[in-house]
Amino acid sequence: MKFSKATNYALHTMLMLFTVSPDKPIRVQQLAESQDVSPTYLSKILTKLVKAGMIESISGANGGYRLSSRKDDITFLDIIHAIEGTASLFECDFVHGDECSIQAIMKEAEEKMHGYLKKMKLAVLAQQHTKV
Amino acid sequence: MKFSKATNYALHTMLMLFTVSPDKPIRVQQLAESQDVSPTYLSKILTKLVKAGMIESISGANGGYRLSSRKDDITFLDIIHAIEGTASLFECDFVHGDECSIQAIMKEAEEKMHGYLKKMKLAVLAQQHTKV
DNA sequence: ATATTATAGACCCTATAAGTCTTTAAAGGG
DNA sequence: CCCTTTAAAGACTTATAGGGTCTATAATAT
Repeated sequence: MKFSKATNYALHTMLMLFTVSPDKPIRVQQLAESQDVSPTYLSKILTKLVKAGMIESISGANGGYRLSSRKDDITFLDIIHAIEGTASLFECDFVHGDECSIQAIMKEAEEKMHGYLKKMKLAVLAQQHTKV
Repeated sequence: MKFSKATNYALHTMLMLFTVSPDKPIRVQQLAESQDVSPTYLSKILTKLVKAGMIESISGANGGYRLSSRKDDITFLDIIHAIEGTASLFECDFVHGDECSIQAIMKEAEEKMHGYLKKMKLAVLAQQHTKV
């Protein structure tokens, strides 16, 4: 199992929006070029972030994508969930009597990861980036 | 991204070996039946656990699989790594100047999960099972 | 010797990731 | 009002990995 490439594109794009220009919209063309990915494919990914309310899109000339007003709250987990979905990483389909104790442990393990990713805000990372 | 079904089979099989019979070998046939999976497929999975030194296999009549001598040390992470491999869940292929800060965070997140899975021993879970 | 067990490896099928292409909708500037 | 520029939507294709079968081989007990 692996995080998808789409998640990597999404994270990098978000960081780019923060560092390059938090307010003025940036065209997908430009965002795509710096990651060496096709604009149409990246736009598909970014549409998910729009639907999740993390960025806004502006059509037409001088349009593009820009961070939404709640930008400072956006966490790594938010982005990952927007792209990968929110289903558990581990699902036991077997029919045991009670809840599967293995699944309980796996769920808890996933929670440890989530707990960390929930604390990691893009805004903070972006700040460290521009500072250096 | 998801943990594979194979990982679920592996974890359940290990737990079964602990609870049913830690010493006497059990045929893959029996292990497979209780999980409703084909014996040939399960054997492929179990061979990975053999190679990882977690269980032993005995060919021939009255053969099967049984726990290895280091059984009490086996953790969830050991089993997961044996089945899924040990590659990172997140790999950033881009060529930034220095190490990718996004990847650094993702790696750390994975570490949180690993840290927990490393503490979880099958033997302990099995004990709780038989106790109840 | 024979029956019983695991191992190996070739093979297949399916679902999902990854990506392309084309059309449509929205917005701005003249 | 027209034209250009931008994103959105959706159909489609391709690549990869998961999940699984099948058959032949090796090991072992009786």
